[in-house]
Amino acid sequence: MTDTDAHAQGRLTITATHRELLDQVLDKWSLDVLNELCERPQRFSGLRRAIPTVTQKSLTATLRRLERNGIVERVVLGTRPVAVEYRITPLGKTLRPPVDAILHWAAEHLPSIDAARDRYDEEMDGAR
Amino acid sequence: MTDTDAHAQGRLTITATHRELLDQVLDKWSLDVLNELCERPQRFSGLRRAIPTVTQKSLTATLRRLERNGIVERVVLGTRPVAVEYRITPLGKTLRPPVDAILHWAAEHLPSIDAARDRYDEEMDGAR
DNA sequence: CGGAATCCAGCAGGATACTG
DNA sequence: CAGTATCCTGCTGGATTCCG
Repeated sequence: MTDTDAHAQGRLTITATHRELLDQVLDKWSLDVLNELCERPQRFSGLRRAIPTVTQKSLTATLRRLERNGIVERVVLGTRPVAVEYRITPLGKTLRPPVDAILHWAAEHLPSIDAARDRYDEEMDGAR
Repeated sequence: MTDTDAHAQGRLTITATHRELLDQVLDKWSLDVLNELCERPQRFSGLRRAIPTVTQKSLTATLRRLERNGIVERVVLGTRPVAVEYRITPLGKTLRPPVDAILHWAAEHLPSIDAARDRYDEEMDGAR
């Protein structure tokens, strides 16, 4: 049972490993960080400014996770006034097309989904 | 071709609405449910059997969420021995290609990521 | 500047029991 | 069969404080 067999059947296999990976890469702040670093390397404080709603703790955790997975790279630039730069890695860049596809889907179908939500909420409202 | 094609592609904007939507659609169990229902319509108990690790509560919540977003459809078949069937909607089907892209990415780059993790963990171990 | 450490509230999600 | 209703707990993630 190879991966290609699964594809030939039209069947996706979602292992625990897959899910764990996606959880790490697609979590709340990873997309924003990825988004920023794809544009240009940035420092910690720069990322905080670019993503104002993230806390320092969450940003740190996100960067560590992405670094551990080889998605971003941490580069220490100076030692006196400590400067650290974060960069996207080649592996990180490969993540862009699929993520773009998802974001594009979200943007494209948002109206339909909003409509579906309104329908659903109204139904439930009338039923109660 | 060029290394600055990211700039040429323009900027992704990730709004809170986008994130909320992705959280609802890409959460822990949604992918598995979507996966099952893309193959064939199924009943509640069938889904539980197909996804053994999901609890009844989480499965219910997942189905409700997907139903509210117009991704799946809930069809009551009988009333005596109550039978309910869940089906993927046309809107739900549009979700497949981007999700496939992500899963494909995960499968393809899992080795590189595992290697990156090993490297990272070993570095941190040595630093201690 | 670039974090680490701590405390704490909220809630997602599991286990269990009951129902139409 | 297809859920609802509670109870309970671990983990996430915010706020705050401190450090090289």
